[in-house]
Amino acid sequence: MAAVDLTTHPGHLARRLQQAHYLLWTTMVSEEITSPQYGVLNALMAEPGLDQRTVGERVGLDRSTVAEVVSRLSGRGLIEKVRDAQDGRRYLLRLTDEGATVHRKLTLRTARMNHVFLSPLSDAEQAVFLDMLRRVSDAAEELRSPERPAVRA
Amino acid sequence: MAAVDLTTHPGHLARRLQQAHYLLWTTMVSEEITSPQYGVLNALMAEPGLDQRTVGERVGLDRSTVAEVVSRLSGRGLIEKVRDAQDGRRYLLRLTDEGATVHRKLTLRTARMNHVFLSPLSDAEQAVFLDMLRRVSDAAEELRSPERPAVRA
DNA sequence: CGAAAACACTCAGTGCACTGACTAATATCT
DNA sequence: AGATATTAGTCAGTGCACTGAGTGTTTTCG
Repeated sequence: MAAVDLTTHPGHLARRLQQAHYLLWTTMVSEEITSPQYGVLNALMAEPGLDQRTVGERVGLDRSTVAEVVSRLSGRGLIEKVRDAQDGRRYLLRLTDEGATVHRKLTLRTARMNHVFLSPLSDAEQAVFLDMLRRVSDAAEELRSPERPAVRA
Repeated sequence: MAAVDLTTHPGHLARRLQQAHYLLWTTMVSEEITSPQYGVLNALMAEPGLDQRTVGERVGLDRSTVAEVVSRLSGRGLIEKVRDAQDGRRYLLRLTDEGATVHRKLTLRTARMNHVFLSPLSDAEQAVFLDMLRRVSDAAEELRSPERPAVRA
């Protein structure tokens, strides 16, 4: 049995793509705030007062990872975390003023970074690329949670 | 400043793609051997006797990560690690018989998994998708190591 | 109402990934 | 040869990501 060419393996390429993105993020966006952390800030900018579970749903992080990311962000004073008076299981999260400021600044830099990241592709290709990324990820995700028959078609 | 739609951000999609792949890998390929570990086994199947640095180059892992992955694989008896007599800085790595057996078994399962993973795309789209993944990753990688002028064209 | 189920979150354990500092060995350059 | 560079690998520290077990709260149901 011979060895295989990893560059034909989507999983290997997915990992490399993420590493490539990490590299660009740390050089062009921020060394302190990571991309998942920005995702959480962004989710709370869109919908203040979300609980951790829902933030995870929005950003694509599992419960444990959300907890870690949230703890770092609240440790830096970028978000605040209060028990829900209505439902004592939940913590409600929202941005602090500083968190909102950081989000605004990073949003600009992120846009520039995305531009560079995708620059090897033409505009038409970029649209196709993002669409394919979504389709493949969504399909695999549905294997986990067999969502209602996915009537969407 | 409003919030942004993360599904238009390649970095966010890259992370989701990798998570999707991880999910499929653990369910369809192996729970013990991870995808990066398989990458190392595969590199050593192709080129027995590589040192850690070169393995990292082939698989896309930095020196520290290679060290960890190698230590797990040799702990499981799948690879062996000997000091290079010619160059005392290097460790030379090669598969054990069991390592070769595991590689063979996982190669079959990985092929099936890749098929499922890419199934949301048509055959033509799959080729385009892999090509785009390579182009974007390669371009970002070159920002790190400004390789000789990249004469390849 | 009270037991059982569901839910939100935490915690411990494993693994990948990067950086920066360090050790040891080889190569290079007077 | 001897000082200096470079190189291979290690180690400590940080952060994402998943699982499985455990705690406490709310909901559901008999």
